[in-house]
Amino acid sequence: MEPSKNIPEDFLKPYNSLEQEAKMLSLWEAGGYANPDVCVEKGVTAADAETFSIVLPPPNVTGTLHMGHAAMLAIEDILIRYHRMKGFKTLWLPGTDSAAIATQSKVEETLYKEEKKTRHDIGRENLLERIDIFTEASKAIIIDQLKRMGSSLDWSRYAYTMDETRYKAVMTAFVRMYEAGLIYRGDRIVNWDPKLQTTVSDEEIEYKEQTDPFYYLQYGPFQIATVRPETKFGDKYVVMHPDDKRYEQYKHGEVIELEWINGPITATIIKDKAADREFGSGVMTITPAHSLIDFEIAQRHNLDIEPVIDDRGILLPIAGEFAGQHIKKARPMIVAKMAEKGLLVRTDEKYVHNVATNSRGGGTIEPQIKKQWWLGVDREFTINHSEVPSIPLGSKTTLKEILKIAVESKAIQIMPERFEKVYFHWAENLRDWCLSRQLWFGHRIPVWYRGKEVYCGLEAPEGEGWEQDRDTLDTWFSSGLWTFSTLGWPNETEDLKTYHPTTVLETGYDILFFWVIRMIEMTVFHTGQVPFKHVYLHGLVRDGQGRKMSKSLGNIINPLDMIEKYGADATRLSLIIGAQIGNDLKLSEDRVRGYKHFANKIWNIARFVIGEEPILDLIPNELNPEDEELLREAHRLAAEISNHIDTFRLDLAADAVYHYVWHRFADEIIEESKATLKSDNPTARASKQLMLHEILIISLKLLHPFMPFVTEAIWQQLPSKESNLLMVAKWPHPAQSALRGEPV
RNA sequence: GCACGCUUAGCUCAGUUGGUAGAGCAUCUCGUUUACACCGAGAGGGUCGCAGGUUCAAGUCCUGCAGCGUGCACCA
Repeated sequence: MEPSKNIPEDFLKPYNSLEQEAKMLSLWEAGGYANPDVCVEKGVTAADAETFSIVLPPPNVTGTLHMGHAAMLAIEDILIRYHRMKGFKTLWLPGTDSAAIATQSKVEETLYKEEKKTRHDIGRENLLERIDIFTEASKAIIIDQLKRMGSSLDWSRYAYTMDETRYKAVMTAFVRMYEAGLIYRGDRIVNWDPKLQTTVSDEEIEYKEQTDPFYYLQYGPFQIATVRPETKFGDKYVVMHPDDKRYEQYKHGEVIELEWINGPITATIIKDKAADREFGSGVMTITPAHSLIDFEIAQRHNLDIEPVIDDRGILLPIAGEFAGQHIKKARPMIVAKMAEKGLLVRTDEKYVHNVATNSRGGGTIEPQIKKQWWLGVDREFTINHSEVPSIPLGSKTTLKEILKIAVESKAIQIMPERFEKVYFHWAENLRDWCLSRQLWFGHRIPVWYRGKEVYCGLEAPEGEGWEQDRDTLDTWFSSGLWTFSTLGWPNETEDLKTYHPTTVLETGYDILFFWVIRMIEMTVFHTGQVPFKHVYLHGLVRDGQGRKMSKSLGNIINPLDMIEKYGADATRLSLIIGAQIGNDLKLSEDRVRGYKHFANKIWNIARFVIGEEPILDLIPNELNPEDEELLREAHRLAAEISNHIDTFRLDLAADAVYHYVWHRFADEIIEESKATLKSDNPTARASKQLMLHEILIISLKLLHPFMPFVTEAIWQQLPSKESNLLMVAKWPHPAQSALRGEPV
């Protein structure tokens, strides 16, 4: 094969992504342009340029990169690179999350496996030390993986949820919300995980279908049903709907005597609308200490609330002869005794119902009454700073109201729009948030006790005998502060003034409730600003058949494998094209392979264009009308791409460049110019050369946000270029090309 | 149960105010010419889930239904 005249030696074929990507990464790192300060310093960005900022949703320190991360990184990096090239002062701030529950249970698991010890055997200090070692080691892995996707993150601003600045932010936030009366301590029913021995927030609960026997029991004159006979010892209230005709003769507050598990008891009739007339006999007994609904009924009627089961699932003395036993073991024995006493009417062996479990790898939730710290979402406070429309400074408001107004007023736009409905529904039904966790790893609650005294502050109070609360904060509390804690809050830093509110929050729709809502309420309270102007919710990455990727199905596609085999550019594109905002994406290896071919195609287009022997002295100032029209077409495409990105339709933008570069530029424009290039008309040849060169430049720029590696690698081969790195070249604009003064 | 989403070529999906159905992959045929076989030229393939309605005109708007998916709520 005859080599083309002008092709640089290392412009090898085919395109070797592995080799080039490593080179480009070090080139970018040396350039330092991911840091907006460097861009301003080196004159790439105007000092007073408009800002564009994104804070990376921090991956779990102990995790490894999965396709969901890869999609997130691709989307955010496209937005970032595009705006940087457009001249915005652009910041993409990286970070990692300590993920308290997940991390602590992982370390505890290892501890038990390797040394047969529990955290109580080694103590708090010791466990935290081990967690530290563990997180430090795995932090490096995840950071390296983030980089390999081509993410142009500003590592000089890296934040970790447990580092000093963030710790201070969390403490300050807690104290301020406590002082405003929003954070309070109270005995309420919580979701208790007996396995991990901690409370769990409502959002972290996952309902799982389970089949259990369903027991119909004779409770005096009534028939009641239950899957959990072991909770029934304390049941001394019998509830029915006030309008239920069948039970008209029973009056609210009436007392009846009946024989129960451990002997005769006195039961009180309660009429409450919570009883469903359609279900079973329409009558139920309640266990207020171990059921949210029962607890609410008890509160409405001011009833006694007696615990039956302890933290570990052991029956309390109220269970009589069964006290001290674990509920699982006691259940069949209790049923047997009831049957013996004639209290068991019948059993439905295969009753399907939903059981609450801790989605963070914990056990089955047992509701318990506990003294915990809470964030009150309906508590009124006076807002001290506000830039949010419809929330005037100094007005009285609540966190719930803030959530509503922030989105209603369009200060925050949620995309896709349909999630706004979900958001409002959720925000309206929000309950107080249980903040305290009985974990050791996390931000410790800044409250100290001495006898009946309670002190909340940043530092331990003066004097002897104070003891700090032993609990830590729910990990989402610190996450809620993320857009501003990462910028240095509570200090009034330059970064905070420049980059907050952030422009876009990009994350999976599955954590809308966990995270997005908390960020909004906490950010408006603390800074008076919304945390972000746009919420971009991406879908789940599924396998080729639309199934969730999971270990048990063995259908996980590992992004790092894809990078090794097909390159990061191909991996990125496969996650963008066809992925409309908010919709799940079906990803197969074939897709990724297809885009690898595209990377190679771009490489070859460049070889062809650059390989042309330039007739330098003959390059005209003006192109042939025909070539000029082709250039104008490219600029129309640039405008179209910009428009798609500005409206967050990255899928359409990517598809449009892909189609143009391959099927218009390569298949038609280049093919049709071959004849002219071979001819001996120097003016026509020069015009073609210039046109091809210009279109190549435009194509590289348009492709760069989507496929940063190949495009940068080609840019490095250009004989002359406007900037050393394509990463900071100017986004196509007609005035900057050979096309001057002509309307596009 | 309530809410939301999806249903368009074999597969994955576009189709922005209604105006003659589109792309990529896959399939088949042909082809080595200034880059690229990780390529090029061409072809076949769709009653746009079903049933109504509005309209001169519906993949697009309205109503109902079905299948699939997701979220929320749940029954003691």
